[in-house]
Amino acid sequence: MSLITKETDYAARALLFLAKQKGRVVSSSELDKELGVPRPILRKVLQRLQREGILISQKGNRGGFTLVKEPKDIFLMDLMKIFQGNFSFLNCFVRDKLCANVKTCSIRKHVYKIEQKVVRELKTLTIQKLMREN
Amino acid sequence: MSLITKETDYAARALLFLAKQKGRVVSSSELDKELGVPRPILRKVLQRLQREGILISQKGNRGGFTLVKEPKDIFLMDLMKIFQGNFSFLNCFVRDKLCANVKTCSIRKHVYKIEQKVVRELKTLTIQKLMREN
DNA sequence: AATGAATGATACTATATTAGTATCATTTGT
DNA sequence: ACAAATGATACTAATATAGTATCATTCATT
Ligand code: FES
Ligand code: FES
Repeated sequence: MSLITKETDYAARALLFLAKQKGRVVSSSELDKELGVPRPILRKVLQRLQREGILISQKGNRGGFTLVKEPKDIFLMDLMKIFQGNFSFLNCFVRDKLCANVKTCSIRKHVYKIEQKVVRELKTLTIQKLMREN
Repeated sequence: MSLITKETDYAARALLFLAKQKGRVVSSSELDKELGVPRPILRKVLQRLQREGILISQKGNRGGFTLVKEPKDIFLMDLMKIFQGNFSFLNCFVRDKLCANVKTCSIRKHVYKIEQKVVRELKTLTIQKLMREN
């Protein structure tokens, strides 16, 4: 079980690096060398970040990616949403109707409480924070 | 992404029910009706709980399962270990060597901190607690 | 204008995890 | 003897994650 999947992690790492470059255009091949992430998947991730408006891209020779959103405004939670979708810590009652009474199910209640705490923490984590406390 | 898988959830639900039966022998078919969990998988789960020493079983006609461990001594965390193995919130650096410097990787550090909080919470959750606060 | 280095879009394969099923031997109360 | 139960084990299916491949398009450089 993992909270952060590789794509999210790759994205965070790439953004961290880009944030340090202050607007320089960086190609995926440079990032590849820098991060050691398999190139094709790195490209996939970068393309997605571009579509999401976090990076802007420049096509053609000498092209690449630039960070366009402020590091302080990029939350790890956002990246997780993008690459992992909305998450819920508990699935049991979603697909089926297992909770005899969803409203009173204590497992659900407790796990949900933990989930909320995690979300709260994730919502404080920005790329900027990750940079600072490196 | 889910913190608690179905098997863990089924186990918790089964144990909750058994805890309320105070030592009565309950067959998997009764539990099946009670919980609405697919029978074969419920059996698998119960058998596992038996092997783990949480239940004892009685074979043969009128056989079934009885809770043998105290509800206050059964932690949700234990069930997760049994059915999900040890978990870690972050995989990136495990298989590969992506963290340029594992010791200083801030992503790792932060996620680990969150993970520890979750573990701490899970370690307070017992079947007894789940019963009480239903 | 040609070239090559880059991204965009998309579809595909592989691997791992989770979920669920099936089978048959063994036990035991009636 | 029989039916109702578990033990053990192996199997299939579904889903999620990870990674690859392809081809069209763009554009600085020459
Ligand atoms: S029974 Fe699974 S969450 Fe309520
Ligand atoms: S780079 Fe992924 S955890 Fe350090």
